[in-house]
Amino acid sequence: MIENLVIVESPAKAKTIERFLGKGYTVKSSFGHIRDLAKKNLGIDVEGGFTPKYIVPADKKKIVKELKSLASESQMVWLATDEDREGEAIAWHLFEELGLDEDKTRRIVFHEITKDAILNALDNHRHIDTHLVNAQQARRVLDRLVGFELSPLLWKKVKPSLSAGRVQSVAVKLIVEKEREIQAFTPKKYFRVIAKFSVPDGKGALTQLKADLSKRFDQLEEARAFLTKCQTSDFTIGAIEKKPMKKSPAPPFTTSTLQQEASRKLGFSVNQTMSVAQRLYESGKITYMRTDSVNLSKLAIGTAAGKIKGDFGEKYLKIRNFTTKSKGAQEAHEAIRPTYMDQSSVEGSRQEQRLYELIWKRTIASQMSEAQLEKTTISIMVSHAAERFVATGEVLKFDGFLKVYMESSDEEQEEEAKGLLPQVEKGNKLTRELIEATEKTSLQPARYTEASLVKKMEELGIGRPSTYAPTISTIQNREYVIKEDRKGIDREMVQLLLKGDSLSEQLIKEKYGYEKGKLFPTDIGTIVNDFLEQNFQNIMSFNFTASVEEEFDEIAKGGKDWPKMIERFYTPFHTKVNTATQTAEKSKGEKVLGEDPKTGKPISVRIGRFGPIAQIGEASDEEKPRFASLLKGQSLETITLEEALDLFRLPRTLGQFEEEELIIGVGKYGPYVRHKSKFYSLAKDDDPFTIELERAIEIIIEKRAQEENRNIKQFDEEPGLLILNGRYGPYISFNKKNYRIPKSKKPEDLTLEECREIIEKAPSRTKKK
DNA sequence: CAGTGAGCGAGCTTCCGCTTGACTT
Repeated sequence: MIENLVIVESPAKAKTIERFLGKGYTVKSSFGHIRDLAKKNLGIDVEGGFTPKYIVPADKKKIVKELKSLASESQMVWLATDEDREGEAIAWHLFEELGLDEDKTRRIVFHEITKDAILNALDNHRHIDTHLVNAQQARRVLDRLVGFELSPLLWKKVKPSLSAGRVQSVAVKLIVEKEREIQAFTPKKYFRVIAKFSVPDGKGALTQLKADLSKRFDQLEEARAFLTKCQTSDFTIGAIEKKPMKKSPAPPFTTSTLQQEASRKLGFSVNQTMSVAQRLYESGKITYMRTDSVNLSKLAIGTAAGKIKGDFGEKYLKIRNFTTKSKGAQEAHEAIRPTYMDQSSVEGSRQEQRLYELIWKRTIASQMSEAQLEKTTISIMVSHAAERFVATGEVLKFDGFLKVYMESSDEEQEEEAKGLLPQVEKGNKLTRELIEATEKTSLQPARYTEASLVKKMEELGIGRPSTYAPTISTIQNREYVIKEDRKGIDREMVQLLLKGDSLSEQLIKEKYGYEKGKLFPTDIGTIVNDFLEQNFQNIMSFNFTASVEEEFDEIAKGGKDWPKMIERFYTPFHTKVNTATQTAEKSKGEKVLGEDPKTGKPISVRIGRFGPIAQIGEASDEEKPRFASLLKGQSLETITLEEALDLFRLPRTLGQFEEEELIIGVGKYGPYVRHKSKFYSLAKDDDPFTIELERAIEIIIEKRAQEENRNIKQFDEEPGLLILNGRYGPYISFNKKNYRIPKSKKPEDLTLEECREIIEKAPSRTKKK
């Protein structure tokens, strides 16, 4: 017999709570939801008032069985799932599925895992909130209807196995729209003028004063005219302005902000961040990592305050309470923070340590004083021109929270060495060292990274902390979106330089359009997006989620009947699905680019059976059309006639090498050189259309050298056992299996016995499926 | 490893939000 059975959602949480409650309490976890809609026939009886058909998924059978038997021998069952829509629903599903007795069941909630909070919860038990459960059912049913009616439509009209949904389709839309914004963007040229002056520092030496011209010139001639005026001008200090400024710390981490900062500061993908955080959570080092709350428990603030006072002193302490501002936040948990605020570092993998330290710093900083700065602005007058130069400097008067942490930003800003400015006074004359006017262009809109997409989704109220990372994976797995680096192009910019008496003009090189780890839409992503936009504008609108959330809130308050709400949505939606099924054309992104100058036949692009292709001629022609796949980085939307024609120039013969032809082509795995029926991949920088014979031969020779290096060692007694050099370093190959070599051993010194030992000891990979 | 691009049709794909492992590379 069990006195009290407490059920929570997470096993790590269960362990902690069991420790707090001690004897008389058995704490178990449900591992999240235990029931879901059946997958067959929508899992919803649409005609019968949208009645959901719930089943226990195969992987949840075991846990349900266990909980059921524990519940049956318990005197009291406490449903302690999270206090939000999903948590309430989990409690209800448990109640139903475990066949609990109303008199022997209590619903309790807490927002923080502290002894006080839990004991307090036990004293304040209540019943399951049916209205809140209904709001969850409405959410679940709506998502199922949208997803399971739109996806099959895409299978028919675009391509099998595609998917659409309330969240993922809008995420893709953000990326498609951003790309179009960038395509439509025309950079504006301007000239930025900077000057370097020298000033006596009062000790007989000179220091430098760097200043920006307050005006930017649109034309080269204007900039030249200004510099010419400067040639004969005097430069005098005008106004000097000093302004005190304050900087405040950012709130503690939520899932979204943690993903953003880990991406900016540590270079983690959102998946990486979540799995490292999961390990920290499971080992008890941080609080729960899927949260939208910025709230800290009193206990945490208390220990943080102690740590700050102890480490930095009283004046660094400032207790703050942050409030959540994100749309649709449900705040079932605390912010993400260290479990023990006095531990500034932990043991574990390098990644765990780095993420932990980030969390610790952010949390501690959130309870620290503002930083105080003094901003100085000096204006410098030019005797023969109306424009002024401005020099700005920032001096830190009190570091405050900056002692431990500074939030990063997504915008790549121009480096501005803002430091102390030299002591000058109004009326001082300055000596001109140099003035330069450099051509710049306005920045195009920034593409999304995984983390900045999460930020945007959170702003729009789309998705939840538990789904940000999976959604980002889904849209990449469906190949709607691809995460890529793009190398920039070098472009030449004009620079005017005034130094001494000479005014010179030169061209300088600048990298433009370099991108790292950015999200690009694929052709399929674009086509699916346009198809959905055309037919289902309401679901694709950015405030669809926000407006249904309002209705869910009303249901939760008891002011609305959920099946009726669903019906009002579903009736017109289903009609649109039917109409599109019958009338919409197949969407292949087809586009005619022009004519082939040789044959006069039309050249078009579209999605083919194996991806985007260019095509000369039509299927109905007597002669079969010619096909060529688009290259990586090209898209149906932006490819030009010339680029499409180029595709048909491959494969091409470059010349002879070792008395055999050398052919350049593009295959499944990218551009290659073919020689003596062997293939050699081109490097990233090589262009298959322009590559020359010499370079192609170089590639072949390089590859041969690499292959020669492959064999490190082999043994006459055991010819099947090889020590090889691979992509990930040296390894042992034996019987078609590969074995890792311990770092302590030098591969070239290994004996046959040692190799056999390594093979023996290797963990056997007996897999069963 | 380095092509392909037709059509038929059976049987499958798919959503969002809660949770962790058990897998392979």
